[in-house]
Amino acid sequence: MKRDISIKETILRGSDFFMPSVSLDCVIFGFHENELKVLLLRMKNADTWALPGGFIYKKEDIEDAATRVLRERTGLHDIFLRQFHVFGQPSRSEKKFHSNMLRKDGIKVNKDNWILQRFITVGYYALVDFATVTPEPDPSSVACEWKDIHSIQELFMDHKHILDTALYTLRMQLNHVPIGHKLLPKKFTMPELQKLYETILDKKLDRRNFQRRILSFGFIKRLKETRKGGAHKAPYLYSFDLKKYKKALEEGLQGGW
Amino acid sequence: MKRDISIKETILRGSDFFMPSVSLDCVIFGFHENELKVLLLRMKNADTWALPGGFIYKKEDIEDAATRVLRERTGLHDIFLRQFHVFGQPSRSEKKFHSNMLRKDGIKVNKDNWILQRFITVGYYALVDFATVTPEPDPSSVACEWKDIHSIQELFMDHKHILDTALYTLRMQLNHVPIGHKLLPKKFTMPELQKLYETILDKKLDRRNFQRRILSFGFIKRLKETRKGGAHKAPYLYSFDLKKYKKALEEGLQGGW
DNA sequence: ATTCATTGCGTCGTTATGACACAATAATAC
DNA sequence: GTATTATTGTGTCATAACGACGCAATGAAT
Repeated sequence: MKRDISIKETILRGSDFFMPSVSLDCVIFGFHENELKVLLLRMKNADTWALPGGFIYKKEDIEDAATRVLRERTGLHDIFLRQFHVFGQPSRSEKKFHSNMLRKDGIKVNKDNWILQRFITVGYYALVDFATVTPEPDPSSVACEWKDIHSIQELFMDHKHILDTALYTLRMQLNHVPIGHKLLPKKFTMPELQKLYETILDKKLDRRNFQRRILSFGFIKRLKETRKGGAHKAPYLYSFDLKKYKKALEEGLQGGW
Repeated sequence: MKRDISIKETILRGSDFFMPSVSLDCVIFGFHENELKVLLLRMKNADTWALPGGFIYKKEDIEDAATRVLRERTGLHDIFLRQFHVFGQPSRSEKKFHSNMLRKDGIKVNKDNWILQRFITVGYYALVDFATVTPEPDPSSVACEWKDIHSIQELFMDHKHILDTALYTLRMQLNHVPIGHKLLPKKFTMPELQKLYETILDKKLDRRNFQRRILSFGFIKRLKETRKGGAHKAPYLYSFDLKKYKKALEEGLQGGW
């Protein structure tokens, strides 16, 4: 698979190797300091942040294209990835906006250039371990950073809407998706796991009832170590029994939060 | 919006008014005689059944396109419709297969005709009241019929996979989707509602516990009438309190089945 | 009038859930 | 080095929810 094609090349010759009218965007979730984060790109020549996205090669599976984009932005392989929605309103592709950006970039395009056509975009969300990610801007960006979910007001095009939909979907699929295993490091404490659930659900949970319920599922084992260093009593570390976790998620965790 | 464009016109000139490389397919669910049904088309010149589908006009919202396809096949307006997945494997568009079908149809196309390009398709599922539907074949079909979910072995292209995914999604979203209101007539009996759940879940439920749980939600009212005519004791008729039903679905019905 | 499958309306014991109490612990303040 | 303090580990208790099941009422068929 080709990589690192220049912007200019992409825009002028993209129609030779990319599917027309279809793109994809990724909402990459991470968890750090008790906050749910999303990986965003700071765009060149536009005063906004955007979701990492890309195009699909003519013979490439969309899923593979998403994996490729994820790998390029995070350096990670084997990412948990899920398609959640297609955004297809005609109004989402604004020609003027695009041509302006391209002009600032010093690229002249014809009125009928493929990039100015109407695009639909396939939304994917990913769950990654914050600590192991190396954010990497793409050729059309000047920065790639984690942003707190709550701090995000406005994004490029309809990306805020895409983000909101991703978050809504994540909440809906909470009992079928390995948030704990994918968003936390291998070893974690019970309060950390609880905070993760609280952050995603945007809701406080009772500490003791949470622990009872999580443990009753049977896919979390307590280790002999504790997490020293923090003030106050040192909490135990836990890890997932991946086999049992996977099986439980297939059926869906029972009960609501 | 244009309608009833001939097949030939669509294939030869389609690229003038349709989006390239994107189509949509609809899985239309109905419920009749205690069976979950899907509306299928019998294709001309191919010995298979297919899901109703279509293309998207260049300035048409995909959602509107799906509504249009639904209206054309069922005669219904105001259909419950939900996008559930995009199918984007390159292998799903098989050029040879298509050109063969077209040849039988007496239509000659260039090798680079838009219809022979790779297509991705957006899947929608719909819930409709069986009794009020008038199945209507499209120009490329010879029949449009309801088929029992369990009787479907093989379909056109990857449509069986699309159908299976729709059914899986419906099961996942069961507690958030108005299956009762959309799939049943306005007045229905408790056994009918139970059969609906049993059919979708493919699982027997206890009659008395089902009734207790459904009624505890509070969005179903018992009417003064009973359904006479069947053998044995005449069951009461019920109907939905739509306001309460909608509210309960937004939160999601609590508990599993 | 009798039969019989189905419906309406319950009971009962077990399990799950929400609310809360109290002791143990580890860093920090004194 | 001892006291302080916020946090963690563990458990209780009343209530609600759930699964399994009993039995009488009904209404078409015999």
